[in-house]
Amino acid sequence: MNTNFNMENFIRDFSDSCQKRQKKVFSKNEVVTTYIKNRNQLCILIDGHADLVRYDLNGNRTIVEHFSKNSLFGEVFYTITTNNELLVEAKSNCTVLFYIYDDIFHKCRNNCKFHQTLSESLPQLILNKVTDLNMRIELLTKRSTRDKLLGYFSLLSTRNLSKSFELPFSLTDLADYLSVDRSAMMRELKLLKEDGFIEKIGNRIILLYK
Amino acid sequence: MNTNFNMENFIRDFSDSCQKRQKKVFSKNEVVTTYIKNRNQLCILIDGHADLVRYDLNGNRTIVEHFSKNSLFGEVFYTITTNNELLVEAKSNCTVLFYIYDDIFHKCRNNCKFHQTLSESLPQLILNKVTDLNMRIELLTKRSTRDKLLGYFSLLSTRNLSKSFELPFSLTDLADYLSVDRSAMMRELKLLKEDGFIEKIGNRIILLYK
DNA sequence: TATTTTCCGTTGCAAAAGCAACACATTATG
DNA sequence: CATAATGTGTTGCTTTTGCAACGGAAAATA
Repeated sequence: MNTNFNMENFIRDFSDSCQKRQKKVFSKNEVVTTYIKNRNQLCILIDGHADLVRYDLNGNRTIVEHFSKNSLFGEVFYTITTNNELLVEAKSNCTVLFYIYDDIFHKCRNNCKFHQTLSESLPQLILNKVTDLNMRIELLTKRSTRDKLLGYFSLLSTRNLSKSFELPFSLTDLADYLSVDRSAMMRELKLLKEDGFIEKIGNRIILLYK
Repeated sequence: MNTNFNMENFIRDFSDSCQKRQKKVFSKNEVVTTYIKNRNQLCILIDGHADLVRYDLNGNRTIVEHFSKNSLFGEVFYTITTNNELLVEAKSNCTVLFYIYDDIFHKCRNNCKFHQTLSESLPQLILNKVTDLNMRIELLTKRSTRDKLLGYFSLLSTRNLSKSFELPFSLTDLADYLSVDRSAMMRELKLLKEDGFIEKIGNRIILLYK
Protein backbone atom coordinates (compact mmCIF):
# COMPACT_ATOMS: atom_id res chain seq x y z
CA MET A 1 0.00 0.00 0.00
CA ASN A 2 1.31 3.41 -0.94
CA THR A 3 1.25 5.76 2.00
CA ASN A 4 1.70 8.99 0.11
CA PHE A 5 3.65 10.15 3.08
CA ASN A 6 7.05 11.68 3.29
CA MET A 7 8.40 11.25 6.79
CA GLU A 8 11.43 13.42 6.14
CA ASN A 9 9.31 16.45 5.31
CA PHE A 10 7.19 15.70 8.30
CA ILE A 11 10.11 15.67 10.66
CA ARG A 12 11.40 18.95 9.25
CA ASP A 13 8.02 20.56 9.79
CA PHE A 14 7.93 19.05 13.19
CA SER A 15 11.11 20.76 14.29
CA ASP A 16 9.75 23.92 12.89
CA SER A 17 6.96 25.63 14.63
CA CYS A 18 4.36 24.38 17.05
CA GLN A 19 4.80 24.35 20.81
CA LYS A 20 3.00 21.16 21.70
CA ARG A 21 5.61 18.75 20.52
CA GLN A 22 8.93 17.32 21.57
CA LYS A 23 11.65 15.18 20.14
CA LYS A 24 13.44 12.78 22.46
CA VAL A 25 16.13 10.16 22.23
CA PHE A 26 16.11 6.94 24.24
CA SER A 27 18.67 4.25 24.73
CA LYS A 28 17.97 0.55 24.75
CA ASN A 29 15.68 -0.74 27.51
CA GLU A 30 14.51 2.70 28.57
CA VAL A 31 10.79 3.24 29.04
CA VAL A 32 9.59 5.56 26.31
CA THR A 33 6.15 6.16 27.78
CA THR A 34 3.43 4.54 29.85
CA TYR A 35 -0.20 4.40 28.81
CA ILE A 36 -1.72 5.36 32.09
CA LYS A 37 -0.64 8.83 32.97
CA ASN A 38 -0.13 10.55 29.66
CA ARG A 39 -3.62 10.57 28.34
CA ASN A 40 -3.14 12.81 25.35
CA GLN A 41 0.07 11.88 23.66
CA LEU A 42 0.58 10.85 20.11
CA CYS A 43 4.02 9.44 19.39
CA ILE A 44 5.87 8.66 16.21
CA LEU A 45 8.93 6.49 16.19
CA ILE A 46 11.32 8.02 13.69
CA ASP A 47 14.24 5.75 14.40
CA GLY A 48 14.89 2.47 16.17
CA HIS A 49 12.69 -0.30 17.52
CA ALA A 50 10.33 -0.37 20.47
CA ASP A 51 7.63 -2.63 21.91
CA LEU A 52 4.34 -1.91 23.57
CA VAL A 53 4.31 -4.32 26.49
CA ARG A 54 1.64 -5.35 28.95
CA TYR A 55 2.15 -7.13 32.25
CA ASP A 56 -1.03 -8.77 33.47
CA LEU A 57 -2.11 -9.73 36.96
CA ASN A 58 -0.75 -13.28 36.58
CA GLY A 59 2.69 -11.90 35.77
CA ASN A 60 2.43 -12.74 32.08
CA ARG A 61 4.21 -10.41 29.75
CA THR A 62 2.68 -9.68 26.38
CA ILE A 63 4.20 -7.76 23.53
CA VAL A 64 1.10 -6.00 22.28
CA GLU A 65 2.74 -4.27 19.36
CA HIS A 66 6.16 -4.07 17.82
CA PHE A 67 7.12 -0.64 16.52
CA SER A 68 9.69 0.23 13.91
CA LYS A 69 10.47 3.32 11.84
CA ASN A 70 7.38 5.47 11.24
CA SER A 71 5.15 3.54 13.64
CA LEU A 72 2.51 5.51 15.48
CA PHE A 73 1.64 4.88 19.07
CA GLY A 74 0.11 6.55 22.08
CA GLU A 75 -3.07 6.51 24.06
CA VAL A 76 -5.24 7.87 21.26
CA PHE A 77 -5.22 4.38 19.92
CA TYR A 78 -6.00 2.72 23.15
CA THR A 79 -9.04 2.82 25.34
CA ILE A 80 -7.65 1.64 28.62
CA THR A 81 -10.14 -0.63 30.29
CA THR A 82 -7.94 -2.75 32.49
CA ASN A 83 -5.59 -1.84 35.27
CA ASN A 84 -2.76 -3.63 33.51
CA GLU A 85 0.50 -1.83 33.10
CA LEU A 86 1.01 -0.79 29.51
CA LEU A 87 4.37 0.61 28.58
CA VAL A 88 6.56 1.24 25.58
CA GLU A 89 10.08 -0.11 25.92
CA ALA A 90 12.94 0.87 23.64
CA LYS A 91 14.49 -2.25 22.10
CA SER A 92 17.34 -0.27 20.57
CA ASN A 93 18.31 3.35 20.64
CA CYS A 94 15.22 5.26 19.59
CA THR A 95 14.20 8.70 18.44
CA VAL A 96 10.60 9.57 19.15
CA LEU A 97 8.39 12.53 18.38
CA PHE A 98 5.87 13.32 21.07
CA TYR A 99 2.90 15.41 20.29
CA ILE A 100 0.46 16.63 22.94
CA TYR A 101 -2.93 16.97 21.35
CA ASP A 102 -6.26 18.41 22.29
CA ASP A 103 -7.99 17.05 19.25
CA ILE A 104 -5.65 15.21 16.94
CA PHE A 105 -7.66 15.96 13.83
CA HIS A 106 -7.79 19.70 14.23
CA LYS A 107 -5.06 22.12 13.44
CA CYS A 108 -3.79 24.33 16.21
CA ARG A 109 -4.77 27.98 16.30
CA ASN A 110 -1.44 29.07 14.91
CA ASN A 111 -2.13 26.88 11.90
CA CYS A 112 1.50 25.85 11.97
CA LYS A 113 3.08 23.75 9.29
CA PHE A 114 3.52 20.80 11.60
CA HIS A 115 -0.17 20.58 12.28
CA GLN A 116 -1.00 20.92 8.67
CA THR A 117 1.24 18.04 7.70
CA LEU A 118 0.01 16.03 10.65
CA SER A 119 -3.65 16.37 9.81
CA GLU A 120 -2.97 15.59 6.19
CA SER A 121 -0.93 12.50 6.94
CA LEU A 122 -2.61 11.12 9.99
CA PRO A 123 -5.53 9.36 8.30
CA GLN A 124 -3.24 7.33 6.10
CA LEU A 125 -0.88 6.54 8.96
CA ILE A 126 -3.77 5.39 11.10
CA LEU A 127 -5.12 3.30 8.26
CA ASN A 128 -1.75 1.57 8.02
CA LYS A 129 -2.01 0.89 11.70
CA VAL A 130 -5.42 -0.72 11.18
CA THR A 131 -4.05 -3.14 8.62
CA ASP A 132 -1.20 -4.00 11.00
CA LEU A 133 -3.64 -4.67 13.82
CA ASN A 134 -5.77 -6.85 11.58
CA MET A 135 -2.77 -8.94 10.68
CA ARG A 136 -1.97 -9.27 14.36
CA ILE A 137 -5.52 -10.41 15.09
CA GLU A 138 -5.28 -12.97 12.32
CA LEU A 139 -2.18 -14.37 14.01
CA LEU A 140 -3.66 -14.40 17.47
CA THR A 141 -6.84 -16.17 16.41
CA LYS A 142 -4.88 -19.15 15.14
CA ARG A 143 -5.64 -22.04 17.41
CA SER A 144 -2.29 -23.74 17.85
CA THR A 145 1.26 -22.60 18.56
CA ARG A 146 2.31 -24.28 15.34
CA ASP A 147 -0.15 -22.28 13.27
CA LYS A 148 0.86 -19.07 15.00
CA LEU A 149 4.51 -19.70 14.22
CA LEU A 150 3.84 -20.66 10.62
CA GLY A 151 1.50 -17.71 10.19
CA TYR A 152 4.06 -15.31 11.54
CA PHE A 153 6.85 -16.77 9.45
CA SER A 154 4.78 -16.56 6.31
CA LEU A 155 4.08 -12.92 7.12
CA LEU A 156 7.76 -12.14 7.48
CA SER A 157 8.48 -14.08 4.34
CA THR A 158 5.97 -11.99 2.40
CA ARG A 159 7.35 -8.76 3.83
CA ASN A 160 10.90 -9.69 2.97
CA LEU A 161 10.00 -11.10 -0.42
CA SER A 162 12.03 -14.16 0.47
CA LYS A 163 11.71 -17.55 2.10
CA SER A 164 14.67 -16.61 4.25
CA PHE A 165 14.51 -13.84 6.82
CA GLU A 166 15.77 -12.61 10.17
CA LEU A 167 13.49 -12.72 13.19
CA PRO A 168 12.96 -9.20 14.51
CA PHE A 169 12.54 -10.65 18.01
CA SER A 170 14.51 -12.74 20.42
CA LEU A 171 12.77 -16.09 20.88
CA THR A 172 11.73 -15.04 24.36
CA ASP A 173 10.06 -11.95 22.94
CA LEU A 174 8.54 -13.90 20.07
CA ALA A 175 6.73 -16.07 22.58
CA ASP A 176 5.43 -12.98 24.34
CA TYR A 177 4.31 -11.60 21.00
CA LEU A 178 2.47 -14.76 19.96
CA SER A 179 1.08 -14.99 23.47
CA VAL A 180 2.31 -18.51 24.16
CA ASP A 181 4.60 -20.13 26.68
CA ARG A 182 8.24 -19.89 25.68
CA SER A 183 9.22 -23.48 26.39
CA ALA A 184 6.14 -24.78 24.58
CA MET A 185 7.05 -22.60 21.64
CA MET A 186 10.60 -23.91 21.64
CA ARG A 187 9.25 -27.44 21.59
CA GLU A 188 7.01 -26.62 18.63
CA LEU A 189 9.89 -24.92 16.85
CA LYS A 190 11.90 -28.10 17.22
CA LEU A 191 9.05 -30.16 15.81
CA LEU A 192 8.74 -27.77 12.86
CA LYS A 193 12.42 -28.36 12.14
CA GLU A 194 12.07 -32.13 12.53
CA ASP A 195 9.02 -32.19 10.29
CA GLY A 196 10.92 -30.33 7.61
CA PHE A 197 8.84 -27.14 7.60
CA ILE A 198 11.64 -24.79 8.47
CA GLU A 199 15.34 -24.47 8.91
CA LYS A 200 16.81 -22.21 11.55
CA ILE A 201 20.32 -20.83 11.44
CA GLY A 202 20.97 -18.49 14.32
CA ASN A 203 18.40 -15.75 14.05
CA ARG A 204 17.45 -16.63 10.51
CA ILE A 205 14.49 -18.75 9.45
CA ILE A 206 14.20 -20.47 6.10
CA LEU A 207 10.85 -21.77 4.98
CA LEU A 208 11.09 -25.14 3.27
CA TYR A 209 7.50 -25.63 2.16
CA LYS A 210 6.03 -24.51 -1.15
CA MET B 1 -14.85 9.17 23.11
CA ASN B 2 -16.77 11.80 21.22
CA THR B 3 -16.87 11.04 17.56
CA ASN B 4 -18.03 14.43 16.32
CA PHE B 5 -19.90 12.50 13.72
CA ASN B 6 -23.51 12.71 12.70
CA MET B 7 -24.47 9.56 10.89
CA GLU B 8 -27.87 10.88 9.88
CA ASN B 9 -26.38 13.80 7.97
CA PHE B 10 -23.90 11.46 6.47
CA ILE B 11 -26.55 9.14 5.16
CA ARG B 12 -28.50 12.03 3.70
CA ASP B 13 -25.41 13.26 1.89
CA PHE B 14 -24.72 9.75 0.82
CA SER B 15 -28.04 9.40 -0.95
CA ASP B 16 -27.40 12.72 -2.54
CA SER B 17 -24.78 13.02 -5.13
CA CYS B 18 -21.81 10.88 -5.96
CA GLN B 19 -21.90 7.96 -8.34
CA LYS B 20 -19.47 5.62 -6.68
CA ARG B 21 -21.72 4.48 -3.90
CA GLN B 22 -24.62 2.20 -3.26
CA LYS B 23 -27.05 1.42 -0.50
CA LYS B 24 -28.18 -2.17 -0.07
CA VAL B 25 -30.38 -4.14 2.28
CA PHE B 26 -29.61 -7.68 3.39
CA SER B 27 -31.61 -10.21 5.30
CA LYS B 28 -30.27 -12.44 8.02
CA ASN B 29 -27.55 -14.92 7.02
CA GLU B 30 -26.93 -13.33 3.65
CA VAL B 31 -23.34 -12.67 2.64
CA VAL B 32 -22.80 -8.92 2.58
CA THR B 33 -19.42 -9.04 0.90
CA THR B 34 -16.29 -11.13 0.57
CA TYR B 35 -12.78 -9.81 1.07
CA ILE B 36 -11.14 -11.40 -1.89
CA LYS B 37 -12.67 -10.05 -5.02
CA ASN B 38 -13.81 -6.57 -4.13
CA ARG B 39 -10.51 -4.90 -3.59
CA ASN B 40 -11.67 -1.34 -3.26
CA GLN B 41 -14.80 -1.25 -1.19
CA LEU B 42 -15.43 0.70 1.95
CA CYS B 43 -18.62 -0.26 3.76
CA ILE B 44 -20.57 1.30 6.57
CA LEU B 45 -23.20 -0.62 8.45
CA ILE B 46 -26.03 1.79 9.09
CA ASP B 47 -28.44 -0.70 10.57
CA GLY B 48 -28.34 -4.23 11.95
CA HIS B 49 -25.56 -6.59 12.98
CA ALA B 50 -22.99 -8.43 10.92
CA ASP B 51 -19.83 -10.45 11.47
CA LEU B 52 -16.59 -10.65 9.61
CA VAL B 53 -15.88 -14.37 9.51
CA ARG B 54 -12.87 -16.38 8.47
CA TYR B 55 -12.76 -20.09 7.70
CA ASP B 56 -9.26 -21.48 7.87
CA LEU B 57 -7.75 -24.54 6.25
CA ASN B 58 -8.50 -26.72 9.27
CA GLY B 59 -12.17 -25.86 9.05
CA ASN B 60 -12.07 -23.57 12.04
CA ARG B 61 -14.43 -20.66 11.94
CA THR B 62 -13.34 -17.38 13.50
CA ILE B 63 -15.42 -14.30 14.03
CA VAL B 64 -12.80 -11.71 13.27
CA GLU B 65 -14.97 -8.70 14.01
CA HIS B 66 -18.49 -8.02 15.11
CA PHE B 67 -20.15 -5.05 13.46
CA SER B 68 -23.06 -3.00 14.71
CA LYS B 69 -24.54 0.36 13.79
CA ASN B 70 -21.95 2.73 12.32
CA SER B 71 -19.21 0.11 12.03
CA LEU B 72 -16.79 0.47 9.16
CA PHE B 73 -15.52 -2.49 7.22
CA GLY B 74 -14.07 -3.41 3.87
CA GLU B 75 -10.76 -4.35 2.35
CA VAL B 76 -9.13 -0.98 2.99
CA PHE B 77 -8.66 -2.20 6.51
CA TYR B 78 -7.30 -5.54 5.58
CA THR B 79 -4.16 -6.57 3.83
CA ILE B 80 -5.03 -10.03 2.68
CA THR B 81 -2.05 -12.26 3.06
CA THR B 82 -3.62 -15.68 3.40
CA ASN B 83 -5.85 -17.61 1.11
CA ASN B 84 -8.45 -17.94 3.83
CA GLU B 85 -12.00 -17.07 3.00
CA LEU B 86 -13.00 -13.80 4.62
CA LEU B 87 -16.63 -12.83 4.43
CA VAL B 88 -19.13 -10.58 6.08
CA GLU B 89 -22.33 -12.32 7.15
CA ALA B 90 -25.50 -10.48 8.14
CA LYS B 91 -26.58 -11.60 11.60
CA SER B 92 -29.86 -9.72 11.33
CA ASN B 93 -31.46 -7.65 8.62
CA CYS B 94 -28.87 -5.08 7.63
CA THR B 95 -28.57 -1.88 5.71
CA VAL B 96 -25.13 -1.20 4.31
CA LEU B 97 -23.54 1.66 2.43
CA PHE B 98 -20.99 0.59 -0.14
CA TYR B 99 -18.50 3.03 -1.42
CA ILE B 100 -16.08 2.28 -4.22
CA TYR B 101 -12.98 4.33 -3.67
CA ASP B 102 -9.91 5.18 -5.64
CA ASP B 103 -8.24 6.93 -2.78
CA ILE B 104 -10.44 7.07 0.27
CA PHE B 105 -8.89 10.25 1.62
CA HIS B 106 -9.40 12.35 -1.46
CA LYS B 107 -12.58 13.99 -2.56
CA CYS B 108 -13.96 13.04 -5.93
CA ARG B 109 -13.65 15.46 -8.81
CA ASN B 110 -17.25 16.56 -8.47
CA ASN B 111 -16.45 17.56 -4.92
CA CYS B 112 -19.81 16.14 -3.91
CA LYS B 113 -21.22 16.55 -0.47
CA PHE B 114 -20.90 12.87 0.29
CA HIS B 115 -17.20 12.88 -0.27
CA GLN B 116 -16.77 16.00 1.73
CA THR B 117 -18.53 14.49 4.73
CA LEU B 118 -16.70 11.23 4.24
CA SER B 119 -13.25 12.74 4.22
CA GLU B 120 -14.09 14.85 7.23
CA SER B 121 -15.45 11.97 9.24
CA LEU B 122 -13.29 9.10 8.16
CA PRO B 123 -10.26 9.79 10.33
CA GLN B 124 -12.31 9.74 13.49
CA LEU B 125 -14.24 6.65 12.40
CA ILE B 126 -11.02 4.85 11.65
CA LEU B 127 -9.56 5.90 14.96
CA ASN B 128 -12.57 4.37 16.69
CA LYS B 129 -11.88 1.22 14.77
CA VAL B 130 -8.30 1.21 16.04
CA THR B 131 -9.40 1.34 19.65
CA ASP B 132 -11.84 -1.50 18.97
CA LEU B 133 -9.11 -3.61 17.43
CA ASN B 134 -6.81 -2.93 20.34
CA MET B 135 -9.46 -4.11 22.76
CA ARG B 136 -9.87 -7.23 20.69
CA ILE B 137 -6.13 -7.86 20.77
CA GLU B 138 -6.15 -7.45 24.52
CA LEU B 139 -8.79 -10.17 24.72
CA LEU B 140 -7.04 -12.53 22.35
CA THR B 141 -3.70 -12.28 24.12
CA LYS B 142 -5.20 -13.57 27.34
CA ARG B 143 -3.75 -16.98 27.96
CA SER B 144 -6.70 -18.98 29.24
CA THR B 145 -10.31 -19.43 28.20
CA ARG B 146 -11.33 -18.27 31.65
CA ASP B 147 -9.45 -15.00 31.30
CA LYS B 148 -10.88 -14.45 27.84
CA LEU B 149 -14.40 -14.93 29.12
CA LEU B 150 -13.89 -12.70 32.14
CA GLY B 151 -12.17 -10.09 30.01
CA TYR B 152 -14.97 -10.06 27.52
CA PHE B 153 -17.63 -9.90 30.20
CA SER B 154 -15.90 -7.05 31.93
CA LEU B 155 -15.80 -5.23 28.60
CA LEU B 156 -19.52 -5.67 28.07
CA SER B 157 -20.15 -4.66 31.64
CA THR B 158 -18.22 -1.42 31.14
CA ARG B 159 -20.02 -0.71 27.88
CA ASN B 160 -23.43 -1.30 29.40
CA LEU B 161 -22.57 0.52 32.62
CA SER B 162 -23.96 -2.45 34.50
CA LYS B 163 -22.89 -5.76 35.97
CA SER B 164 -25.78 -7.32 34.09
CA PHE B 165 -25.89 -7.46 30.30
CA GLU B 166 -27.06 -9.45 27.30
CA LEU B 167 -24.54 -11.37 25.23
CA PRO B 168 -24.53 -10.02 21.67
CA PHE B 169 -23.58 -13.51 20.46
CA SER B 170 -24.91 -17.00 20.63
CA LEU B 171 -22.57 -19.16 22.70
CA THR B 172 -21.43 -20.92 19.55
CA ASP B 173 -20.48 -17.58 18.04
CA LEU B 174 -18.89 -16.38 21.25
CA ALA B 175 -16.50 -19.32 21.10
CA ASP B 176 -15.62 -18.45 17.52
CA TYR B 177 -15.07 -14.85 18.59
CA LEU B 178 -12.79 -15.72 21.49
CA SER B 179 -11.08 -18.26 19.26
CA VAL B 180 -11.59 -21.23 21.56
CA ASP B 181 -13.31 -24.59 21.33
CA ARG B 182 -17.01 -24.34 22.09
CA SER B 183 -17.27 -27.32 24.40
CA ALA B 184 -14.19 -26.24 26.33
CA MET B 185 -15.74 -22.80 26.65
CA MET B 186 -19.00 -24.28 27.93
CA ARG B 187 -17.04 -26.23 30.52
CA GLU B 188 -15.25 -23.08 31.65
CA LEU B 189 -18.54 -21.19 31.75
CA LYS B 190 -19.92 -23.84 34.06
CA LEU B 191 -16.87 -23.56 36.30
CA LEU B 192 -17.25 -19.78 36.42
CA LYS B 193 -20.82 -20.27 37.62
CA GLU B 194 -19.78 -22.89 40.18
CA ASP B 195 -16.95 -20.70 41.44
CA GLY B 196 -19.38 -17.84 41.95
CA PHE B 197 -17.92 -15.45 39.39
CA ILE B 198 -21.00 -15.13 37.25
CA GLU B 199 -24.66 -15.93 37.02
CA LYS B 200 -26.25 -16.74 33.69
CA ILE B 201 -29.95 -16.42 33.01
CA GLY B 202 -30.77 -17.19 29.41
CA ASN B 203 -28.74 -14.83 27.32
CA ARG B 204 -27.96 -12.55 30.23
CA ILE B 205 -24.78 -12.55 32.29
CA ILE B 206 -24.49 -11.06 35.75
CA LEU B 207 -21.05 -10.44 37.18
CA LEU B 208 -20.86 -11.32 40.86
CA TYR B 209 -17.34 -10.15 41.66
CA LYS B 210 -16.35 -6.68 42.90
C1' DT C 1 39.09 -10.07 30.62
C1' DA C 2 36.22 -11.80 34.47
C1' DT C 3 31.74 -11.93 35.90
C1' DT C 4 27.05 -11.21 35.77
C1' DT C 5 22.93 -11.25 33.23
C1' DT C 6 20.09 -12.59 29.62
C1' DC C 7 18.81 -15.95 26.23
C1' DC C 8 18.54 -20.70 24.27
C1' DG C 9 17.39 -25.34 24.33
C1' DT C 10 15.51 -29.22 26.78
C1' DT C 11 12.60 -32.18 29.72
C1' DG C 12 9.03 -34.35 33.09
C1' DC C 13 4.92 -33.54 34.83
C1' DA C 14 0.44 -31.18 35.52
C1' DA C 15 -3.21 -28.56 33.77
C1' DA C 16 -5.89 -26.83 30.15
C1' DA C 17 -7.92 -27.09 25.84
C1' DG C 18 -9.45 -29.55 21.80
C1' DC C 19 -12.13 -33.34 19.64
C1' DA C 20 -16.00 -36.23 19.08
C1' DA C 21 -20.16 -37.71 20.25
C1' DC C 22 -24.64 -37.42 22.17
C1' DA C 23 -29.27 -35.89 24.10
C1' DC C 24 -32.20 -32.29 24.56
C1' DA C 25 -34.06 -27.52 23.83
C1' DT C 26 -35.09 -23.87 20.93
C1' DT C 27 -35.74 -21.73 16.75
C1' DA C 28 -36.69 -21.62 11.73
C1' DT C 29 -39.17 -23.25 7.81
C1' DG C 30 -42.05 -25.84 4.48
C1' DC D 1 -48.25 -27.73 12.78
C1' DA D 2 -44.68 -31.05 11.64
C1' DT D 3 -40.10 -31.34 10.68
C1' DA D 4 -35.65 -29.74 9.97
C1' DA D 5 -31.93 -27.05 11.42
C1' DT D 6 -29.41 -24.82 14.78
C1' DG D 7 -27.97 -23.93 19.49
C1' DT D 8 -27.12 -25.59 24.34
C1' DG D 9 -25.23 -28.45 27.74
C1' DT D 10 -22.48 -32.40 28.98
C1' DT D 11 -18.83 -35.93 29.10
C1' DG D 12 -14.71 -39.24 28.20
C1' DC D 13 -10.67 -39.25 26.04
C1' DT D 14 -6.55 -37.34 23.61
C1' DT D 15 -3.52 -33.82 22.51
C1' DT D 16 -1.57 -29.60 23.31
C1' DT D 17 0.04 -26.22 26.20
C1' DG D 18 1.81 -24.32 30.38
C1' DC D 19 4.88 -24.56 34.42
C1' DA D 20 9.12 -25.26 36.70
C1' DA D 21 13.51 -26.31 36.63
C1' DC D 22 18.10 -26.83 34.85
C1' DG D 23 22.63 -26.48 32.20
C1' DG D 24 25.04 -24.26 28.88
C1' DA D 25 25.72 -20.42 25.25
C1' DA D 26 25.90 -15.80 24.24
C1' DA D 27 25.91 -11.17 25.28
C1' DA D 28 26.33 -7.27 28.25
C1' DT D 29 28.86 -5.03 31.83
C1' DA D 30 32.23 -3.94 35.32
